[in-house]
Amino acid sequence: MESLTDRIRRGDVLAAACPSRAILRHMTSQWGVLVLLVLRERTHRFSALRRRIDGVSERMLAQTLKLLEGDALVRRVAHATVPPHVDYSLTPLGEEAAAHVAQLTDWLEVNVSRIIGSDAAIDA
Amino acid sequence: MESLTDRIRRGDVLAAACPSRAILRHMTSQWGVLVLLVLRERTHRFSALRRRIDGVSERMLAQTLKLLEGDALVRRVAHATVPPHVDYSLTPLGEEAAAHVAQLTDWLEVNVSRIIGSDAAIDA
DNA sequence: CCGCATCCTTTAAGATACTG
DNA sequence: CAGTATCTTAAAGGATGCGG
Repeated sequence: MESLTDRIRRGDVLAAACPSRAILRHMTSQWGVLVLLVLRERTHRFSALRRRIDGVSERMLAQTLKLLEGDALVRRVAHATVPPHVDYSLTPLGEEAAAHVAQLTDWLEVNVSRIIGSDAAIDA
Repeated sequence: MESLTDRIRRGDVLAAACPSRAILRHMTSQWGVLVLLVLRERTHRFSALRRRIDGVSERMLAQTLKLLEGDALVRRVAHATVPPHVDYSLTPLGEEAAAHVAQLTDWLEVNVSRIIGSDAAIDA
């Protein structure tokens, strides 16, 4: 039987105390997913991200970006100009992560109709 | 310029009103991800899922399962026995979804060290 | 002006006792 | 055993302020 310490060392997302759990939460958070997706196309500034990601609040966008930056998935470059100009882009690590996220969303966008069409599909 | 209606018809996750947004939220929710992962191995009953997914509460597990069932990703089979016995498994659609989720978590488990090791990695 | 930080309200998550 | 009802706690959303 594998010990908890071993599972954490392995990066097991099923272990609550494993750091991978937190990173997974950031990446797959409601806005984290969309931020990664949008940054995958190109660098965006804060306000551009906000406009692109329909429904996100300034507060949540800022928080999400900070978390992803803390996980070394997103790079933040602030230009010391007036008015301020801050560019967000993916790190190499972030591009790998975002690629996986994009696979998921691509699959979803293609298959939404199968889900909505199914008789199990009840809204919630 | 593409209209909002067209984007929704296309399943665009960036459109807040698109059904794909809600499904994406369910799939990538904190517990949704882990439920899909665990069900990918095999059918589990409620209590087994609860034990396997470290940290999940009964309430959240029940809610997550209901949402995923509503999205036709999870199948719920209740046996009319005393004591009750309910089996949860993936639908074919759910297996496709779970496969993408697993790709993401597999990548993460392999690369956590790169993230934790990076100097950007601040916990939050 | 833009990119946040802060404050406050609203909503969702977590713990747990309880029922069919 | 597999949930639901209820209560408590934390996180999300909105409005506003402020420094660069």
